[in-house]
Amino acid sequence: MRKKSGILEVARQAGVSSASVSRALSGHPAVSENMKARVLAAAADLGFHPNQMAQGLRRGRSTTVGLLVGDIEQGVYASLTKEIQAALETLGLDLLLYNLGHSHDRLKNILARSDSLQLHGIIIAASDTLSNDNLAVLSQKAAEQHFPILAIGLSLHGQGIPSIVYDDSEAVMRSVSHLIATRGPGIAYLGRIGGSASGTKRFSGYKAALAAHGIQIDQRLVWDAAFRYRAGHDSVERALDAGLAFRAIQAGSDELALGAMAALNARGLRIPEDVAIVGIGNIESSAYSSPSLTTHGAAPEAIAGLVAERLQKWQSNAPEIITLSRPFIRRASA
Amino acid sequence: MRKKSGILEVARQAGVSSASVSRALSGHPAVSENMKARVLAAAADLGFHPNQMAQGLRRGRSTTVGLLVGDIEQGVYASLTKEIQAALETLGLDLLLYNLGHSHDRLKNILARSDSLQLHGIIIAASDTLSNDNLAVLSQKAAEQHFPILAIGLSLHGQGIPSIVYDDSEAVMRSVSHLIATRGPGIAYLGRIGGSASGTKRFSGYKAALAAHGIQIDQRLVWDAAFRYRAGHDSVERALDAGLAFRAIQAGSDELALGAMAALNARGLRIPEDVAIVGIGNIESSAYSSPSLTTHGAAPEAIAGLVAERLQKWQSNAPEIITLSRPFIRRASA
DNA sequence: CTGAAAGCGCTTACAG
DNA sequence: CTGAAAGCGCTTACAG
Repeated sequence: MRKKSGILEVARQAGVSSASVSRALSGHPAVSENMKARVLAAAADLGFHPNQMAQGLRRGRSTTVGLLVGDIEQGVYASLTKEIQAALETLGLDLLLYNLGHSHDRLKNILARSDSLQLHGIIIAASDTLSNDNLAVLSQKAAEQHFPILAIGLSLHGQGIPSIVYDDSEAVMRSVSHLIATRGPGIAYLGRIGGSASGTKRFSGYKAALAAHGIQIDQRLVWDAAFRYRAGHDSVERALDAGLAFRAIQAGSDELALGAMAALNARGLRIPEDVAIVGIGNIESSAYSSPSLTTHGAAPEAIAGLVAERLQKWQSNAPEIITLSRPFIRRASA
Repeated sequence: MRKKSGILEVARQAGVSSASVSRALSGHPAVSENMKARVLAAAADLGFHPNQMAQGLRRGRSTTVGLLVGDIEQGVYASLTKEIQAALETLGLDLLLYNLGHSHDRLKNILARSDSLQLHGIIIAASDTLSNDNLAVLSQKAAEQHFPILAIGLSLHGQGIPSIVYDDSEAVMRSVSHLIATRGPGIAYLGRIGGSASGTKRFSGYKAALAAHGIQIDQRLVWDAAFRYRAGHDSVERALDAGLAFRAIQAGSDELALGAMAALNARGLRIPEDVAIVGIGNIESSAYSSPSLTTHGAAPEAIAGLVAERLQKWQSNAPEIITLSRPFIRRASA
């Protein structure tokens, strides 16, 4: 039942100086085998864990990485968070989670506090377009090089921040082309367009596919809606109430697609016979809807791996932009 | 373009001592209005934010609260995390997230590190039964009173830890009684039983309902399965393959229920005509399945509020146990 | 009400 | 390879 085993206790027990304890424990090269063994034994014996506040103060850097996610209740962010936490854990880093929830002020506050928290790094995973304010702060922080900043899902390449994004435009272009090929024209787009970085890209894929097939865009079939279930559901109801005809829907997220499916089912429309539907994200439940949802996959584990690498050797981080390809996952809905 | 504005810079700019800056900024009572105004002005001018590492070291306590969740990919944990993060933010606290993922070792490691992190508090939200090892560590830490520990979803009352739980046993008893009343016997139970604190309670509600109606338990209708979609899906497939007859399913989570529904739909069974089904948790998607899922609600926001209160006045925390009642949400599936 | 000074627990030049 | 000493940026008794 020790009380406050600090580095001094370990030093005393091992009969060495606190400097040596520090070096032995932190893997400093110039430490004799004998010294290392004695220190390790003493540390283990006392159940010593270095005080991270003290380490952080001295080193000018904590071991916590701030992860700013757009919306933890969305499946893709939950999966990403899980994988990133696991990856950080293997690096001995802790995850400070902030849910942005589409609030620019929140992001601003967090960025302001990042200095005082002595963050080890910041990962920003969001789909919303950021405000100019925040973009300016981010690019300044990136230039200062105090700690690595990484973007996921949106490109902050213009701010000098390494970014990992999906080929959303190409992915949607592929699936919409598939829909056109199998259903003809009358393909609706459902999803946030303005204000969303990824939304803009996805919608551009839709436009490109229509253009490639010589189809004119019908604005009544473009439903700009937020990312969650209700938005998908309500958009479809509204379209149906308006008497609009459509043979397929490309949704900007699986949640939107699933919400849309609920509305279609409720109106007695058959999927995919009457209306085919494609999502994006491959959230866990998309494989268990009725019918199962055709969608574009994600790669949270791969992203977590890339993040971990860049967190380790960040001094040499080029402001690269890595584009991941989304696998097209064909299931029953389209 | 300041470079390293610390408390000394602020003191210089305000023409006072660093001690006064500290007091003025931390709301110490014995500070003159004049002093406070000058310090605040200087601090704002320099964009000063106190170094949390230094504060933490000096105060012996950080501003980060560790939240240990069972599985962030499950909707109920994602919602809880979101609400708790928001509540902590209003208290000026940050959220350190750890995903337990049903690993006892992980919990053990985190608890071991909690001292070195100088955590402001620990919130453990999980359904798994904890190992004796971990229970012992938890009760020791609770006794030490270095920081508040709170349990959500499982009772650690026996370890002297204030706990917030749902009345799962009563809730399931109510819904299963409803199922028996409307469908007769042949009600299956689907969900983790052994190894899960909440699972055990839920199953006990099932047993109680059957007993109250004089129905003998049919072990073939008790499907012990993990909490996610696949488990629910596969359990139903197995039961159907085995030729088992059942008129309704009480699932231990919405994910299980939704997975089960997928299997029933795939086999052409109608819900609720052939098989009625009830979940637990009221995850967002449960309102958008086809048919929509009857379930038991949760109260993440209320829980976050209770947590925030107890984090603030924890010195007076009695090792209470707060039981929240789950609202029965009737939708189309039962 | 305010300031000088000690100290929280580490790490890291600096000597040796 | 090892140790003595300074110092990271705050807070808090202690005097006044």
